[in-house]
Amino acid sequence: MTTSKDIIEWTEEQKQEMRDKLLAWYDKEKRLLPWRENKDPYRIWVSEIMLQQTQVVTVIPYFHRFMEWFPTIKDLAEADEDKLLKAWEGLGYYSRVRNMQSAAQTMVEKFDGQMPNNVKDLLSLKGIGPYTAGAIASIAFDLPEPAVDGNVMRVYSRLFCIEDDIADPKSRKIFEQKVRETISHERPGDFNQALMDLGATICTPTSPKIEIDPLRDLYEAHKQNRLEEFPVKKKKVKTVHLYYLGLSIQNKKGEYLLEKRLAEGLLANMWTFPLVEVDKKHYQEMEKEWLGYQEDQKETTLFDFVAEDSGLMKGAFLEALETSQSDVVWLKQPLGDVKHVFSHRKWHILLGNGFLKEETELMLKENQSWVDPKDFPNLAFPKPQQKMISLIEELRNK
DNA sequence: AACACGGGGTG
DNA sequence: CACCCAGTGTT
Repeated sequence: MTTSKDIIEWTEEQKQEMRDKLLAWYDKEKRLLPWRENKDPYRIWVSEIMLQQTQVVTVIPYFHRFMEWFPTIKDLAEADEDKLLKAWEGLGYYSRVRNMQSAAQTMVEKFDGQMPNNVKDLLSLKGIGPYTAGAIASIAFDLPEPAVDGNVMRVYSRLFCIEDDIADPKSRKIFEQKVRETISHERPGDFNQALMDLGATICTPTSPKIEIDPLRDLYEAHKQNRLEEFPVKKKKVKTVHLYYLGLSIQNKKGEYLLEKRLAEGLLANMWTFPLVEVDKKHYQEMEKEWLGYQEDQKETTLFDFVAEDSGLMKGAFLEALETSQSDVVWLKQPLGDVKHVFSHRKWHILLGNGFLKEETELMLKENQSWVDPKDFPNLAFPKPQQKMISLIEELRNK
């Protein structure tokens, strides 16, 4: 293990050479991005939160819409949560936008509705950690603060052969130290953004374009022919598999039964079709029956089919509707399956389609509603639920 | 220190 | 399909 003592030290001349080469490259190649049009701290903040774990091309349309919907910190502080989630729909890590609203409210209460202009106050805000505080401080306020993200760790680990595990939070300080030693005091914001652009486009994780890299002669890892050994990163944890039956249930008006998810945890407060968890064994049995059914494409309804066998899907429908009236739903057909990989788990969903026969005495749960599909665009659905909607629309178009 | 938290890309 | 990309908050 390399410790900070073992890491190569550059002379002042080498540091100056690195700054000059990096900034010259940035002046020529910098990407023209909407949040680079000016130094408005609010726009910088929004872009930096969106860019966490998310690529630039994905962020651009979200950024424009967000600034339209919430033009000021005050607008964000007062926004309706459903609209907030809709603004973030599909971006992932939805706590980011909830934390932003909390921070906006703090700014209205404590900072005169402005972004604070120093690292200490920035760090006191929800959702702003060491990286984002450094990014805002340097880009919006010209402070020579490090903003160490994955790109920066990749570039510096290759420059200095830093062998510390970048997944370990302890390592961040080593990289921050090296950035402090090298950062341009004249143009700290450009310096940090140049590092991130370089990591994103040239000094990439695989197949780095070393021949066109403005820092190509400075990488110690390259001198040692070990460029792609860096950065050092330990293995990620294995994903957990979860199995569900997904339920598309329509009433006579053509509305669908939807549920709002719990206020905490995965995909909090977002909308979903009812999901009933089943164990792997039952899921696989069901999947097998399902495929047999789809191959047949006979007159038989899934209701008949399931009723004769496990009754699992029917039971799930009854559970979702909180009723024991066994003839309340007529299961028309299977819609297909949806698979979705999260960072730490994988969902397997078999989606069934049912029609409600009687609805008068039916009690919905607190978090359930009948929703006209015309209103789907107004609700925030996570990706797996968007995939389910696609299956439903396929069926409607047949 | 370990885990929770989405979604996208490449080969 | 396997594999890569990773900041912040909570416990």
